Amino acid sequence: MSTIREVADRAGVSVATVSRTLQQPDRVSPKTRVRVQEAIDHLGYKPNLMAVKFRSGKTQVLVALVPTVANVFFARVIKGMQEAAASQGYSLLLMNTMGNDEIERNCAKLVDTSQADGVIQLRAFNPFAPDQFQSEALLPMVNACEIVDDARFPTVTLDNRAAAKAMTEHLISLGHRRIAMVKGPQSSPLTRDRLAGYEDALKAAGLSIDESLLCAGDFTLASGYRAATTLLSLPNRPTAIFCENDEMAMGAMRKVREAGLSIPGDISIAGFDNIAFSAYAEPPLTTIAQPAEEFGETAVNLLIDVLNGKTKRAIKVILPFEVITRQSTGPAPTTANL
Amino acid sequence: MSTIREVADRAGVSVATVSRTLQQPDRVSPKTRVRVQEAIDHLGYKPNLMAVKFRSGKTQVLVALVPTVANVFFARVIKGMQEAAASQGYSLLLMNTMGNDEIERNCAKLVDTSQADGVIQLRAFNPFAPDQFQSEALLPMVNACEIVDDARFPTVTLDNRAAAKAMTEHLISLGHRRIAMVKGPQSSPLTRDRLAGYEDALKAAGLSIDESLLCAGDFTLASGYRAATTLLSLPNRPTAIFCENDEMAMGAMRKVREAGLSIPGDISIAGFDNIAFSAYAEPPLTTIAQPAEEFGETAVNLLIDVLNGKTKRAIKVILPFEVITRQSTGPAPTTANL
DNA sequence: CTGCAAAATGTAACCGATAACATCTTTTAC
DNA sequence: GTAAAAGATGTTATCGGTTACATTTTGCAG
Repeated sequence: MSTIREVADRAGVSVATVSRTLQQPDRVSPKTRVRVQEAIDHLGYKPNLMAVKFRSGKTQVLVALVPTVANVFFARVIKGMQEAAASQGYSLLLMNTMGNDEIERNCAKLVDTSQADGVIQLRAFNPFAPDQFQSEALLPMVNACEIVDDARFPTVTLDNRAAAKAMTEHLISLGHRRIAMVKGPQSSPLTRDRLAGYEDALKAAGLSIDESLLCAGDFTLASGYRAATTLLSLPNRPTAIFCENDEMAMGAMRKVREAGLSIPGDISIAGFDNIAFSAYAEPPLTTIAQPAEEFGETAVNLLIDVLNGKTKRAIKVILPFEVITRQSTGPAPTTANL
Repeated sequence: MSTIREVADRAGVSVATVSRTLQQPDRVSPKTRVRVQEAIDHLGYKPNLMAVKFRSGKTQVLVALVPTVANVFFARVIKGMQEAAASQGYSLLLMNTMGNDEIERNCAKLVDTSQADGVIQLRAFNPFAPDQFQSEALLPMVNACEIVDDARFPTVTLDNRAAAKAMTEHLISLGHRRIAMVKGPQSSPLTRDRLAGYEDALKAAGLSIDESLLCAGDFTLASGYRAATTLLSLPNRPTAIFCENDEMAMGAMRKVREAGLSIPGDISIAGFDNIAFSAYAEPPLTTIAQPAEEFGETAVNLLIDVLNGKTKRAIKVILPFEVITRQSTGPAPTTANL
C-alpha cells in the first residue's frame, strides 16, 4: 500500500501539495494537480483513513447496542440506523449484546478508547462507567425504543403506555372483559409501560385487574406459546390475549389453534410491533404499528447532533403509533363460554 | 482524554515504561508498576486504540456486506458473525447493501483505505475493483451463503442443489406430480442451484418440467403471496408449491388459505431456511434447515485465517442441510381434482 | 524593470501509541 | 571487590496523514 510520501516523490512535490490536491484542489495549480493525480493513479494510492481518523480524533463510527440482532423488529431499526449513518458518512458498528450489562459496558469502552464517536442504545441500560456519571455533559449516547430515565440522553421512543391503552380499549370495545396480557421480561421498562397502559384502559372501563391473566414472556415465539398454554388451562379462561409483541402473539395463536379454538371466534389475539409476518398470520394479526426504521434513523441523527454539539439539552422524541386492526380480534364470545 | 505522556509525567517515568506496564508488566519493577497504575487510575487514562490500530496497521474490524439486514435468515447469520468476531477480538461493521453493486464496491474500499481488515460477502458479487483481480493472492474476503465462483475466495455454502432435490423428492414421494416452484430473483445463484435441484428430482422421477409452474419471487412474503395467486389461477393448478425460502412459503400459504383451500389437503407447501416462524405457521411449514449462525461463524473464522495467512489456498466449506417435515406437506389429493 | 501582493509550494510539528536501541542500575559469581 | 550478566528505565524514530507557518514563485501595476 503506497503512502502519500511515495506519491509526493513520484510527482516531484511535497506531501503537503499532495494532501492539498486531495482536500482543496483549488489551492493547487492545475499543472501540479494533474501531475499529482497521475502519480496517485499510477501508484494506486489510497489514503490511509485510519491515519486521518487518528489525527482528527474523529472515528466516524457509531456503535449500536442491540439486544438481539436476530429479531424482526430490531432488524428494521438496524436498517434505519444503518441507512441514516451511511448517508451522513458514518459507519455502524453493530453489537449483539444479548442484553448483557457487562458486554454493553465493554462496548461503551469503544468510545472511551477512541474507537467510536458515540453509542446508540436500544435497551434501558446506561453502559457508561459510573464515574462518567458525575459530569453534567451529554454523554455521546442516544437511547431508542426501550428508554432509560436519564436526563443526559436524548431519547427516541413511542408512547407505549398510550399504545397499550389504545389496544386494550379496542378489545374492550369488542365486548371483552377477561383480557389477558402476555408481558415481556420483568426487567424491561417497555413491559412496565405497556402493562400500565393495559391497566389504564381496564380501570377506565371499570374492569378489575386479574393477576392470573398476566403472564410473563420474553418476546420469543416460544414464550408466547407457553403463555397461551397457561392461559388456556385456566378454569375461567380469557376471551382475549394481548401480547406485548407480535412474536409472542404468533406463538400464542399457534397454541390456540392447536387447542381447537377459533381466532377470533373463541379468543381474540393482539400483538405489538406490526412485523411483516403479522399480516400473513392465520388469521392476520391485529397489532400496533411502530415506525421501526424511523426509530433507528432518528436515533442516529440525534446522536450526530450531539457529537456536533448541535444539541445542548437532551431531547425526547416521541414517534407515533397506530392500531392496526386485522382479523385476529373480534367480538367477545357470548357468555355461554364464560 | 489523557494521554500516555500525561500518565508518564504524573508517575515520573517515561512513556515507554507506561506502555510496558500495560503490555508486559513483568518487564517493569513492582514499585514502578504500582506508581504507574496509580497515575493511570487517577487520570482515568484509557489508551487511544485508534493510535494503536493506526500504528499496527491492523484495524481488527471486519465488514459484513448484507443484502438486507431486515431478513430473518440473514439476522441469524449476522448473529453468528458477530459472536465469532467478538470472541476473536474483532468488531463487525455491518453494511446493509440492498444488493447494490455500487454500495458494495464502496464498502470494499474500507479495506483499501485501511479502515477494515477484511470483508464477508453474503451475496454473489465481488466488490473489489477489477485491477485488484490481477493478483493471484487471496483477497481479504470470504463469501458465504450465496457464493460467487471465484477461486480466490474461501466460501461457506450449502449444497443448495442437493437440498432442493431432497425437498422435491419428498414431495414426489407423497404422490405429487404437479409441483410448482417459487423462485428467488433471477440474478441469484441460489435460485439457479435450487431450481437445478428441483429439476434433478423431477427428471429422476421421470416427470417433465412445466414452465408454467415456475414463478419468480424476490424472497419476500408479498412475492410469495403473488406467486401463489398466479399459480392458483392456472387451469391445471399444482398440488404442491415449493418456495425457495420460508417467507415466500408463508406468503403463499396465506393466499392458499384465503382461497379456501386446505394445506396440505389440497395443496402442499414447502419452504427453505427453517426460520423461527415456520414452526408456528398454519400449518407448521415443511422446510430445509440451514445452520445460519454457523454460516456466519465459519465465514468469520475463515476470514481471520486468511488475514493471519493461515489459509494459503481458498477453501470451500459445505455445511449440512436437513429436511424438516412438518404439516404443510402431505399426500397429493386424489386425481378427482386434477 | 522593479516591487509587492497573491498564489503556489515546501518544511516540519503533530496526533498517541509502540519498540528498537541506548543507558543506567542491580544482581550474581568468582 | 569487581566484572559480567540481567534487569529496569529512558530516548527517540516511527506509523501516514494534516496543517500552521515559512518560503518561493507568479502576476500585475506602476
